[in-house]
Amino acid sequence: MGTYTRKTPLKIDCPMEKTLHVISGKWKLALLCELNRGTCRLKDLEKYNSEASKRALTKQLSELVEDGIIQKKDYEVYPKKVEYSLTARGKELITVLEVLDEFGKQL
Amino acid sequence: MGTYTRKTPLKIDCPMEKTLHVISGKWKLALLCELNRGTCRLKDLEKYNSEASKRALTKQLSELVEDGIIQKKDYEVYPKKVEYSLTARGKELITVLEVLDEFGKQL
DNA sequence: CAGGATCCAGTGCGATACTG
DNA sequence: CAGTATCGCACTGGATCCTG
Repeated sequence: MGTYTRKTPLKIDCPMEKTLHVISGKWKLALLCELNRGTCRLKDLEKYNSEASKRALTKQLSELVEDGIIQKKDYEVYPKKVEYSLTARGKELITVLEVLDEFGKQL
Repeated sequence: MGTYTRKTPLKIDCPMEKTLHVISGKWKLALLCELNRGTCRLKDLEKYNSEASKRALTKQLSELVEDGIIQKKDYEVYPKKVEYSLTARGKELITVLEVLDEFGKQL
């Protein structure tokens, strides 16, 4: 982790390792929490995470898209307008994050 | 990241980020699963994770100890004998990992 | 046997500049 | 405005050696 991916995978392809991989990334939790409040454009996410580089945000957003956690809606206009939002699977992931949150409170 | 720690922390000190940090590390999930089956000595954990370096294992074990997830029992004999086992908090963490595991199955 | 010290490689991310 | 390319650093973990 960074998160983080095991180079030599476990013998049993491990589901919890997959989940961990999906949410590992410096800004992913923050991005997911913000998208859980509602659809966002990149510039909004940049504003909320003013310390993050654009490079990191776009990279992590594209990973989340690949993993089916969030989706893009490209309006194909100029200047560009693209909106990000949680998928159904992404909303399920939020409930998982709430479990992490509960546990984290006692740490 | 790898897991992994955010250098510039979130404004709100985020519990789920803490939990994620505690379980982020190349061998931590595997270690926790093995310790969940029962008390282990370092040499056993090395055997189960034959591809892991001793350095990585001891470092991650010590982090888990620091975070109150596992505990050491040092028999203070020679040659050394030290046993690792889950704490009460560690056992609670296992239930969290089961949630990650469930979610991971649909990925 | 437990585990620390040193050196090295891979990589995630920040800063910045650029394009359509 | 969204997204990419380049450069450079810092951090994690691997390999190896050494100690009590």
